[in-house]
Amino acid sequence: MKDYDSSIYEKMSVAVDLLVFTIENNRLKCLVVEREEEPFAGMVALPGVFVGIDETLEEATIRGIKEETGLEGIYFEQLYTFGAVKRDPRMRIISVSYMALVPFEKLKFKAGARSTDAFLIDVDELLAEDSDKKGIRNDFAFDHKDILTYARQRLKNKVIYSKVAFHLVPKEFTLPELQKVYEILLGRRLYKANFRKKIGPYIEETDKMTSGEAHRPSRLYRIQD
Amino acid sequence: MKDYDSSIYEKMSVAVDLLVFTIENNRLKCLVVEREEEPFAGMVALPGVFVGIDETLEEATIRGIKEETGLEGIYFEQLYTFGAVKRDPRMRIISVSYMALVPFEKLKFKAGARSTDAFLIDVDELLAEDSDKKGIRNDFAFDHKDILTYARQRLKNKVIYSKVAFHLVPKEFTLPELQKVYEILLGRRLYKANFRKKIGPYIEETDKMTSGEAHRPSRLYRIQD
DNA sequence: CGAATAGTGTCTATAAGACAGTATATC
DNA sequence: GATATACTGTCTTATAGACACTATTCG
Repeated sequence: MKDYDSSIYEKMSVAVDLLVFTIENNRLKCLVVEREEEPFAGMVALPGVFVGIDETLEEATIRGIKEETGLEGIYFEQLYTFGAVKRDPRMRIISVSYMALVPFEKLKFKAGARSTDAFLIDVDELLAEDSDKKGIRNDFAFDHKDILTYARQRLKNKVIYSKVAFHLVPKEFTLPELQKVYEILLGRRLYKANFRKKIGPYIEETDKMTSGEAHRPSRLYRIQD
Repeated sequence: MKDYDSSIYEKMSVAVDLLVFTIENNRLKCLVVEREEEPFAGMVALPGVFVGIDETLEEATIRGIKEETGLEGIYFEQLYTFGAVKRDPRMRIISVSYMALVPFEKLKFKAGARSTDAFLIDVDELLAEDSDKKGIRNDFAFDHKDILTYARQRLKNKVIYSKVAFHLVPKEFTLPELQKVYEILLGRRLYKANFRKKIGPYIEETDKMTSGEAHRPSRLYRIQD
């Protein structure tokens, strides 16, 4: 029991693993690193940090995001906690995963601001059934492919009933742009008239318009409140 | 970084805290214990176990449910991981919460099968704004009231789009009985005609009927597959 | 038969889905 | 004017909500 004989229970390391998602080039991308050390040297892994003894899970997440992207104040939420005994062959590590969403403009701006060689992978390409055969890089360290699969599903579910998609778009955005994000996360096309009806109550229009392209300009909107 | 200097990060205890829900007397109840030791001696707490170094989170959960209720094989799912630094004043403990659902008939049957003095509290009564003033027992140890609040909300959300409610009724159940569970979890009345339309595809009828009550008997159903 | 709850038919309101048309920029 | 994309109106279909009616047991 928790109260009486905690002494017989060995303590363990707790880490936060990060899934930093963005949309680049009309594709859902996730930030990963190539491992330099064993185990799984040379393989792809999610960035992660150990949780300090005087640090909350959220503080560790913020620190990890800062280290990895140079960014502060971006949206994140806890995903799931993975606790398989041998998920790290060296020692017992409990991994609390956090998913962060950032518009590509922000991420791009900070590229190179940090030391490690993080890069973006195409999530749906990689999770496709036949990604191995197509030569897509698919060599994940630890259980990180499972974590990515879980996160991808969560994103697909949440986009319908929440406003997560707004975190993948700049503060001011056009509706075709936002619709594209919804379509990418859902994996299917939407009708623009219906999309606008649905999204209408959550946005407010600005007086700005896009320009310079060889077609009708698009109005910029921002999130309501 | 996770890979290079893990040695500077102190390890910590990881516990699983359990929310065993059931419906008794047309009320949502949660299994709790009265703490015998400091800190928070005499206060109400969720049952919990430490996670062993060679034990997964799910194994610890199964063990905890067994210890606390005598039951095996009941439904549970991971809820959320709480990691505030001072949530336990003695030492750093990361708490992974799991929610279990069990029909009251099963729980009742095993009552007394275990050593501790666990009991059921009325969740909605306790979480009501004015529960203090009404003399409802409201003295939770640690952050366990937050965990309960979180679980209650999750249950309310999930009942709409999932089949969690089925885990709170026996294998064979009447539709009025199932509807009552939905109403309790949602906190509002439903129209029976509409409820039956919605639930219809997920159930199959048996040839059994209830009997002995001074009104029309009700057909027993079971979950499809 | 009265009381009590089980179960069904159907109308209405709202939201989702589909499609066709009009609008406005560049070249 | 040709092209390309932005934006709107409206019809259709599905689902949710509301209500009224019928059915069956016990005492």
